[in-house]
Amino acid sequence: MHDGTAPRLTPKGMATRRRIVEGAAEEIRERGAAGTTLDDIRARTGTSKSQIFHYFPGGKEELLLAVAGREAERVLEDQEPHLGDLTTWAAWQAWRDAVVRRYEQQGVNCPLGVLITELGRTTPAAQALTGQLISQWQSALRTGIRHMQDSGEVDRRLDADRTAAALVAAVQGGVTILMSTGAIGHLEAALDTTLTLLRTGGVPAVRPGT
Amino acid sequence: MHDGTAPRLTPKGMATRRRIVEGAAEEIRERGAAGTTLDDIRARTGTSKSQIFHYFPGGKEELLLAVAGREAERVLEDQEPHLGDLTTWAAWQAWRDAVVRRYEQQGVNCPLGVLITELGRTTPAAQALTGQLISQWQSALRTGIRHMQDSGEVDRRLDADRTAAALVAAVQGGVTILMSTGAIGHLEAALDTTLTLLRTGGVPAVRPGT
DNA sequence: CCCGCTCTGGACTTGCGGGTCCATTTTATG
DNA sequence: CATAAAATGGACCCGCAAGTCCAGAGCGGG
Repeated sequence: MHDGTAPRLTPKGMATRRRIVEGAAEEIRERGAAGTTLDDIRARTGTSKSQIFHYFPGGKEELLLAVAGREAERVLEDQEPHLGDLTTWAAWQAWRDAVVRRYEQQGVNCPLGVLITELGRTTPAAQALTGQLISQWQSALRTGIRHMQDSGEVDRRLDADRTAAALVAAVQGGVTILMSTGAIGHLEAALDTTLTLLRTGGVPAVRPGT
Repeated sequence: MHDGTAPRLTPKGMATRRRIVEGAAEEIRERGAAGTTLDDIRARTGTSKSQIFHYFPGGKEELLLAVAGREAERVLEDQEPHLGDLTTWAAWQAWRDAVVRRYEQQGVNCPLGVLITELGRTTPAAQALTGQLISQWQSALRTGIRHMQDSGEVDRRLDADRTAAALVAAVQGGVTILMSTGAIGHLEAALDTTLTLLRTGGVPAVRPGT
């Protein structure tokens, strides 16, 4: 999918490459993408400039993209115990708690948020990546909602996809606010509010006009 | 609040200062804060380097802060016809439409979003600023909700503040997603979902545990 | 009309950070 | 063990952009 020019890597090479991506990810989580320099990464990972360019010929941009991809995976992985099995209210609650707890812990350091906001707007490749992540996420939630509808726990008239979209946006918004002000309340409020709608099956999540 | 070292400005000086802030704001909306250089601003506003530092001795950071302040005002101003008078469902709908329309128009270029995400995390001053904006915004919405409760249009048991927080987060999340993927659907879904909750008065917007 | 202020222009300095290069060491393979 | 390819170290280059400086223009009040 992404190369052909790449020299094939030895085990050692793969390890180093991994180290670089991981280290870069940590650095970025702390300092932001813009505030992170190749030299910071080099120092943290105990590598040299040439290694970075050896494994990422495209330079910083390519590296950031790799990091973004890794972080996108993590976002879904971290919720995975729950995300794949949203079939009961308890499961939904557990998922909600997991999300809140996770961001509560890491506070300001939202890995994906950083990439999404600082890098996502600029390059089309990164944009595609975030687009895919959001779509996967939304899809998992939608599946969960449909499940609940099938088992009669959620009103059938509810637009599952749209509600899933609202949930994703709620999390994203809550996290953005958390990142910029440190308040976790908005994330909780947004999540709980949307979940409440799910429970009460507030009639139509359907747009009026447009 | 912000100076004392400042030499008092003549009318001409104030005009120039304004020009710089406006120009910088436009530039940042297009290119992002990180991607905007003082020289870009200088060129666009037809000023010279020394002028920028004359009016903003603190350099780029001080200028960005001024821009952020200006944009924060704009955000509220733009919604003001509606935000101050959320006393009927029609008004809420009008507000919702105004928000969606506005971001639909400007697409990727969310002035405040750019500042919030690129600058808000770094400097404490900017963080305070965004915090204040969010709090004002939330407060206006809360007032609106209380109004609706008083007139019996919204369930009294609803936590007005919490729901207002959810609304702010919904907008923020929708806009963030809009900025990083170009999709407006999430903003609409998040807004409509939360507003639907308001209408149906989905019982308790209250946290279960924690 | 003159003194001092603000205002302006733009050349210059400086540091930082991305990217290049090449010499050297290590690893894979026959 | 020989050789090629990959892995590594680190010095170096270069451009960009923030910030400095000073010389001069314009204006305002006494």
